[in-house]
Amino acid sequence: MTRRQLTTVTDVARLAGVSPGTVSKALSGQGQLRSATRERVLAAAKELGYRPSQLAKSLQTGRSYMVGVLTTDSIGRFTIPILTGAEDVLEAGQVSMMLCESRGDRVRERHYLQTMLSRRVDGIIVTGRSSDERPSIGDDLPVPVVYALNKSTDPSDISVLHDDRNGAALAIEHLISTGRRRIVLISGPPHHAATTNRHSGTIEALHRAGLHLAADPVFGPWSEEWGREAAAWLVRAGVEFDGAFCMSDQIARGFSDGLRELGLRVPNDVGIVGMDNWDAMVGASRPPLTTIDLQMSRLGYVAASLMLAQIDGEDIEGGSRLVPSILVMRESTRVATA
Amino acid sequence: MTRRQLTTVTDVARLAGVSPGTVSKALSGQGQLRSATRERVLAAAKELGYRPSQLAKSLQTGRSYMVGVLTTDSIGRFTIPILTGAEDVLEAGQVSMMLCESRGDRVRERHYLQTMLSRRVDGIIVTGRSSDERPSIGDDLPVPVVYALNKSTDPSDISVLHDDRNGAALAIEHLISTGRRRIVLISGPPHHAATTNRHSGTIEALHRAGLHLAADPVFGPWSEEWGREAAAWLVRAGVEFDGAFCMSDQIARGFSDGLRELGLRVPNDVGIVGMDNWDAMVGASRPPLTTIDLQMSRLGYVAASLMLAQIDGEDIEGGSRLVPSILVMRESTRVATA
DNA sequence: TTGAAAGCGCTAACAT
DNA sequence: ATGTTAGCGCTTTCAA
Repeated sequence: MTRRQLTTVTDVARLAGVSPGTVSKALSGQGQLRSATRERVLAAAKELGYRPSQLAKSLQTGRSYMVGVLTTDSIGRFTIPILTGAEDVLEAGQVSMMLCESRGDRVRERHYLQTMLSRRVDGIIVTGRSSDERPSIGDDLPVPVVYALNKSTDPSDISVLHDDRNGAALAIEHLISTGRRRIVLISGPPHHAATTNRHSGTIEALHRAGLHLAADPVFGPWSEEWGREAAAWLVRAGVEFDGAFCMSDQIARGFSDGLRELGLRVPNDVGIVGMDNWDAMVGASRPPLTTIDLQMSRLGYVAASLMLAQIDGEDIEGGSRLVPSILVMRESTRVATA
Repeated sequence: MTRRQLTTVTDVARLAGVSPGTVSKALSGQGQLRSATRERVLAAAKELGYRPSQLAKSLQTGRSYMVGVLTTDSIGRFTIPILTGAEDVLEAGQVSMMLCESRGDRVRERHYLQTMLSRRVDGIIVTGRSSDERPSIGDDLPVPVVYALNKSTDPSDISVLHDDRNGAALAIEHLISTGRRRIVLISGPPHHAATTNRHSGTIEALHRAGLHLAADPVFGPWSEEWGREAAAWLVRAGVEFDGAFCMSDQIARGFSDGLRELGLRVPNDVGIVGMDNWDAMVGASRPPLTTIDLQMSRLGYVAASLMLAQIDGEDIEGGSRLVPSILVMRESTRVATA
C-alpha cells in the first residue's frame, strides 16, 4: 500500500500559477474568475489528486457538517432502519454521522456527549431501543438535539416517535374488516409506553366499532414462548375468539404456532395481526403474518430532517411528533373462503 | 434551549491572566508549569465551560482521531456486534467512528470514500453482511484499511474473518462427542464462501473421526422454511440419521420444527447444531439450540486493534486473519438420558 | 479578475 | 516558568 502525500491548496496554486485564494474560489465556484483560470486550477487539482480538507474548512466556517448519533441502548433491530432513514436525509445535505453507542451507561453517555461537542458536531440525534421516556441529555447544549424513538422527559425537547395507538387501531380495524368480532389482545410486558399505548389504541378502536375485547388482555414478555403460552391459556380457559392482535411479531408467531398445535387454523378459525414487520418472523410464520409496520426508517428520516432544519436556523417547535404506522397484509388474516 | 457561545483558549487565557500557549500546556499536561498557574487555568477553563475544539487540534496535529466505517451492505444482524466490538477498542484509543452505509452501491461507496478522506480519517474499516470476497476499495489510499467480515480480493489487504471451517468442525465434533454417528449436513445456498468453507470443515472433521456424511449435503436458502423442507425430505427419503449440522440458526430451527412435526424427538432421536447464535432463533426453538457462535464482536475488536496498530505506525502484515468460532451448548444436543 | 493578508482555534518551537 | 510566534489548510475580506 502506497501512502500518497496530502496535497494542499498551496500545491494546487503553485502548479496552476495562481494564489491560494484563487484556488479556493475556483473550486468552490464563488467569486468572479476568468473561465480559463478556473479550468487551469481544476486541471491542476485533478492532476495532483487534490482533496480539500473538510477539517480546515470546518474550522474556518464553524460548521462540521457532521451530526452525532448517540444510541443509548446498544444498536438493535429498531435502530438500524432509523440510522438508514437518517442517513438518506443527511447524505443529501452532505452531513456525516458520528456514531456513539453508550449502551445504557450514563457515564459513557456523558463522555460521548463531550466528545461530540469537542468535535463540534452540528447537532445530536439521540436514539435507542426502548420507546420509554429517557432523561434529557441537557437543555443548555450549544447544538440542536432530536430524540428518535426514545422520548425525552423534557417536553420542550423535540422527539420523534412511532405511533403505537394508530398502529393498534389499524390492527383492530383490519381484523374487524375481515369479519372478526371476538378479538383478543396479547400484550407485551406491562408498564411500558409501547404496551400502554397499544392497549389504549386497541380499546379505542374496538369502542368505535361498538365492540369489546373478548377477554381481558394478558401480559408477558416479547417472546414467541409467551405467544404460545397465551394461545394455550386462552384455549384452555374456553375463551371464544376469532381474531387476535399480538403486540409484537414474536408474540404473534408464537401465538400462531400455539393455535396450530392446538388444532386451530389460521386464518380460517382465527385471524392474527402482529407488530414490527420483522422479516425473520413474518416470513417464517405459517401462514405469513399480517402485521403493523412502525415505519422506523421513516422515523429516522423525519428526525434527521428536523435536525437539518434546525441546523439551517429554522425554529422548530418542541414536543413530540408521531410517525403513523401502516398495515402490511399477509396470509394470517386472509378472509376465510367458503 | 440556550445556545451557549463557544469558548476558546484565548478566552481562558484572558480570564486566567496567562497566554494561550500556557493554557494549552496546562490543559494538555505538557511542558513545565508552576502548579499554581495550572490550577488557575483549570479553574478558568471550568468557569467558562471551556471545551477544546478537536477540529482545531486535528488540523494542527494532522490526526483526526476518527476512523471511517464503510458498510458495503446495509447494516445488519452481523454488522452490529462488529461495530460494538470495534467501538470497545476505539473508545479506549479516544477514536471516534464515522459511519457510512453504502448499501452495496459502488457509486455511493466511492462517494463515501471521498468524504472520509476529506475528513482526514485516520483509517477505514470496511465491513458488510456477506463473507464473500469483495473488490478492494483501493491500494493507494493515504490511510490504512482493514476489512472486517468482508474479505478483500486483494491478498495484500488486511482482512479479519470469522472461521467457518473451525466452526463447522466444532459442530461435528460436538455431535460426535454426544454419541451421534449418522450425521447429515443441511447447507445454505451453494457458491458462497460461507457455505463452501463450512462444508469443508464438516467433511474434514468427519474424516478425522473416520466418519462420512449419512447423506449428500442438501443446499437451500438461509431460511426456516428450507430447514423444514430439508427435514421432510430426509425423512421421506428414508435417510437414517441421529445428528444434524445446519449452517444457520434459521435453518436449524426450521429443521427442528420439521422433525418434531414428523414425530421425531430432539435431542433424543436427533441432535441438532445450528450456527450464528442468534438469540431470537436459539431461544425460541424447542428445545433451545446448541449453536456455533461466530464471535462477531471479537472480529470487530480484532479489526479495530489492527487498525489502531497501523495508525500508531506499526507495520502489519497483509492477508487474512481468522477469528476462531466457539460452541454454545444448549438443549438440542443434550445427551439422551436412559 | 486576481493577489495578499488575516484569521478560524489550537499546538509546538523558540525566546525570554 | 511563561510568553511570543508561526503555522496546520482553508476561506474571505480588501487591495491592487
